[in-house]
Order: sequence, then structure tokens, then C-alpha cells
Amino acid sequence: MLERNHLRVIQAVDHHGSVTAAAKQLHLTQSALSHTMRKLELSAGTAIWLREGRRLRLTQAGEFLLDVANRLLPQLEHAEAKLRQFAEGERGTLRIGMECHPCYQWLLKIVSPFLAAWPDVDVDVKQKFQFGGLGALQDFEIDLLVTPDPFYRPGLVFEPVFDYEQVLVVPADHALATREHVTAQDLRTETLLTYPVALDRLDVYTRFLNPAAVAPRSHKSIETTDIMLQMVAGGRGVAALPRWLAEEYCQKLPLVALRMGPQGVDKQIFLGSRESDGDTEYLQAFIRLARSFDLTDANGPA
Amino acid sequence: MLERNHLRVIQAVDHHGSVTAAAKQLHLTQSALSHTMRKLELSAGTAIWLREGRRLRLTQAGEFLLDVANRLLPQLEHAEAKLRQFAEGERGTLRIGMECHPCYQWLLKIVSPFLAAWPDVDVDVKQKFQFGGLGALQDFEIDLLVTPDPFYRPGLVFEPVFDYEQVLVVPADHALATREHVTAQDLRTETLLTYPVALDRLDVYTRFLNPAAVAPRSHKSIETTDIMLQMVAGGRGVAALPRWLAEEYCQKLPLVALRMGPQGVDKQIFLGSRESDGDTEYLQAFIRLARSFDLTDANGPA
DNA sequence: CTATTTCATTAATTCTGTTCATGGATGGTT
DNA sequence: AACCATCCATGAACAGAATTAATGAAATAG
Repeated sequence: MLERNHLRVIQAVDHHGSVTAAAKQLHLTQSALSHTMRKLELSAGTAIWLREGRRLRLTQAGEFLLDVANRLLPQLEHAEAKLRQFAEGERGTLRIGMECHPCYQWLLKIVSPFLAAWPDVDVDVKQKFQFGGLGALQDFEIDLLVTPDPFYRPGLVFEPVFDYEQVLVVPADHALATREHVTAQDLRTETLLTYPVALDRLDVYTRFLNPAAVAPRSHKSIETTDIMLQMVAGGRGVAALPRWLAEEYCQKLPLVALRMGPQGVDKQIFLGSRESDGDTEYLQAFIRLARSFDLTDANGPA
Repeated sequence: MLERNHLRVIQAVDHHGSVTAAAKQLHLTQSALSHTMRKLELSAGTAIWLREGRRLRLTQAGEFLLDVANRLLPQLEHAEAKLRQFAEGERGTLRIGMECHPCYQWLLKIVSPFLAAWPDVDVDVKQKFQFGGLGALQDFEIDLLVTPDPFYRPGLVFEPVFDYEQVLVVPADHALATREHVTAQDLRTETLLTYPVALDRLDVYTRFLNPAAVAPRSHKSIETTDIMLQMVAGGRGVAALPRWLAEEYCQKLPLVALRMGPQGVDKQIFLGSRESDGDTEYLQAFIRLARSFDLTDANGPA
């Protein structure tokens, strides 16, 4: 059976031209190397070296094996180097699950410096999981969960990464635009634009409309933030978004962000991960990065 | 150190889904495999399998190693198969040295069926060697020498492969064309065309002209047989060639082949090889093929 | 709940690889 | 030519690694 060892021997002997010199490089006795060579030839069933006096020359089979060695050994070494990176948590794929639709914008701002700091780590963002975010985390479907709802489960840990206020975005020329804050009743005559998720996962409903037992005039779902706010600016409705995201768009479009209710709707985003990943460097680095990323940064220029 | 063994283990375990089944395929005890896996993970410094109950799942590092295994193992197996062919003398490069210029035509006729019979053996024909044919043979520069001059040296063996007569080729309308044979004196007024080699290696001189102390009117050297005989047919001179080669051209051009001297000049071609190659299958096969290749074949249609 | 399967662990054993000691061969030097 | 310094091969002894056997714990299927 052709082993890595054998390839190294062939390469070393050819490179140094003598058994003794090659043995030194391989940290072996000349005798050991000689034995190895003999056994290799024996198991190969053919001569690999021609011993002419004190000079060694490769046979055709030997030349062939040298080619193999020169081709495969670097690949093995490269594989080992990569493996070492895996071991030290410098390499891998960070699979992030999202349970918070608008957070995608926020995430992008973190991913970019992360990729720069961890060139050997790939990031993959998933929006759909088979059994919800927590299940996906436990099933190793994802490694990190971005969610507004931490939920204790053994083996999982959650960490708040930032607070923000959920606000209502209306056109700058809207009747409500000058109000200090809006009430649930104000929405009775409005069209509400939201992301296409279940109602019980929309804070406008759970934290604002439902407690007041109010429903908007109509409700439309839009996939992307850009289109959604274009429509708001066009007077087709109003939308609820994180303040930091809303304010970013207010600079580009004729929009106004309004507090919902006298106290406003305050939210927190959590990052969930498996306890067992506590020593995965790049994952912890991501969490640290996310936490250090305050609203000032988030609002800065992209 | 990442060994071939480890790659096989990763592949087998993944393929069978369980340690026990993989162990069976690897002709190992389940215990042995378990040990190997543990040591591999230990030396890698990272988990490679996630043990979830009785189910095994690869970590990211494991997935990576599986890729490496799937890529490298086939290459190693292929290398071993080739090596086996080398061992059994079914693969290699047969390097043939030529000391006999016109024999090139003859050689081509043998090489073609040989290549068909030994698809894994390449043939390389060399005309120039650093220290003559015998030296080249001993220095492993070539493996087979085609020569009219066998010369005993320890470690080398020569075998006659065929006899032929060296004849003089003249135009069909030449004054000598009807003669039973020509004498050395007849050439005194002729232009002799030969291959560009030293005079003492041309049989016309050593076996015909020199013994009679005769020189031709002039002497020109030509590289290729085709051109040489075109010139003979055009009345620009005469040439000495093996009869089998000459007769082949007599059918295409207005030429006549004449015996040189009353007895003619008889020659033999030998194949020289190293004794140590006595068990190299394909080399011996080539010699057998050459010997069985009698003049009838050589004269047949190409 | 029980029988069966699967994996991990410890201790014993077998094997492989390595070294030590030595001898023959080669090639350069005086 | 004789000598010496190397170089490679070999056999015996040794050490360490791989493998097995025996056993226990956990998980799954019936």
C-alpha cells in the first residue's frame, strides 16, 4: 500500500541524491531509510532506484512515483494547513439564520467587516428553516440565530446585541407627519405595508395595534425594504421599521419617522448560538463584533 | 500527520454511516476503527465527527477532509495500479537507439504493431547519444540499440534480428543496370550518395570500396532516403541500401538494385539490450516481435 | 420493557518502524 | 598502491504504534 511516507522518501532521496543526506532531512537514520526503501520496492514488486556504485538513479517506475509525490504531497500539506485553521477556529462557514426581517440590513453592515477580519471564514445567511430558528440551531442547520425572541433551551445561549425603537414611517406630506407620536387609532384609516410574515410576528400588531384592538384599513405585504418605502413615499401606505433603518431612508426619500404610542415600541435583537460553540473563535468574534456595533455605526454611511 | 489511512477511514465511515459497518469494509475491528478515529481527532486538534446518539455526522472540518479524501484517494489508487503495471513490465517507455540509418524504415514497421500490442508502453527513438550506442545503453540513456555492430560488453546482450544484403541502387537506364553484379572499380566514375555519417560506418566503404582501394568520383550526403533515391532516379548518383528497402523503391521509381561484388555484401542487424532488462516483459516482447518480422513482412504493403 | 445494536474504553497482544552495530563497496587522496 | 572517508545494505534488538479482545454504557426498534 502506497503511503504518504513512501512518497516523502522518494522525493527526499531524489532531492538530496543520497540516502544518507535524505535520512538527515527526514530525521531518520540512514539505516532506517534504507530499510524503508527496500520494503517499498519489495511491496511494489519492482525496483525504484538503480544503485550504480554510490550513485542512486530512479527507474522508470521511480520517476513515475516521483511525479506522483510532487503532485500529491503539496496537496496533503495544504489540506493539513487548512485543517489546522479549522482546529483553531479560523476557518469555516458561519451559517446565520434570520428571524427578524428588517435586521437583514443591519446584518449586512456587520458581515462586511467580519469577512475582512476573517478571510478564511465564509458566511451564509438563511431565512428559511425546517423547524424554526431554535430547532435549526440545535440541528446544526445554522450556527447563529438573529431573533427578537430569546427563548431558553438547554445547550443554547442568547445574547442581546442591540436595542432599537420600532417607528412608523409616513410620507413627509402626510397628515400625521407633524405629530409627536401616533396612536393605534390613527392607523384605522391607513394602509399598512409589512414584510410577508405571519401577523403574530409583526410588532406593529403584537405591540401596538392588537393591544388597542385596532385594525388598519388595509394591509399589504412587500418583500423588500426599498420597494416598501418607495410605496410609502408615493402615498400608498405606511410602514413600521426600526428607527435606525427608517432614518437612513428619511435622508433619501420624503419620509418621516414617528413614535408609535406615547412611550414608543422598544425592541431588542438577540444572537443565539450553541453552547458547544463557545470556543469557536470566529463565531465568538462575530458576536463581539455585533455587540460593539452601536447605532451610531449603523446609521453611518454604508 | 494526515495519512492515507485517515482519509480512508473518513470516507468509509461517511459512506456506511456507522463505525461498525465501516470497520467491516476496512477489515478492522470496530474497536480498532474507534481508536483510529479518536487519535485522528486528537492529532487534528478538532472534532471531525459529531456523535448524536448512535448517529455520526461530519463537522465542517470533517466535510472538508471528506472532500480531500474523495479527491486524493482515487489518485493514489490510480498510481498504485500504474505502479503494478510497471512491476509487471506492462508499462514504461521503450527508448530505442539507432546506429543504422536505413533501419529506421524497418523499425517503423515493427513499432506500429508493438504499440498496438502494448497500449501502455510508449516508444521513443533516439538517433543521437552522448557516448555512442553502447555507452547510451549502459548509461540507461536508451533501453534498446539497433546496430549492425554487436560488441561484447559485460551486462549487455545482443541478438541478431535479421539478415539482409546491402545492394547498390542505380537508375534503370544506367550503363550498369543490366550487370549481374557491380565491382568496386565500376564506382570510380560514379557519384555516391550516402547518409551523413562517418565513412568508417558506411558499409559501401568498409566492405566494398576500401578493400579494393577505390574511391568514387564524388560523394554527397543526403539526410532522407526518399530524396536520396529521387536523386538516383534523376541520374545524379548511385546509393547503397538494404535490398528490402531498395526493392520497395524499385516498384515506385525507375531504379535497379545490383549486387556489390560477386558474393554481395551481407549484413546483419542486432538488437542490443541490458542483461538486467531480461525480465522486462515489453522489452523482450519487442525483441521477439522484431525477430519474427521476416523479410516477407518487411516487403509487404506498409 | 427488553433485546439488540452501536460506540467507547481498558488492557493485552501483535506488528511495524526504527536504531545499533557491522561489513562490503566505492571513490578520492597521498 | 595503499589508505581513508563515505556510502549503502543487512541482521538483531528494541520501542512504539496499531490492532484485538473483552466489557460496559447508551440508544433504538419491536
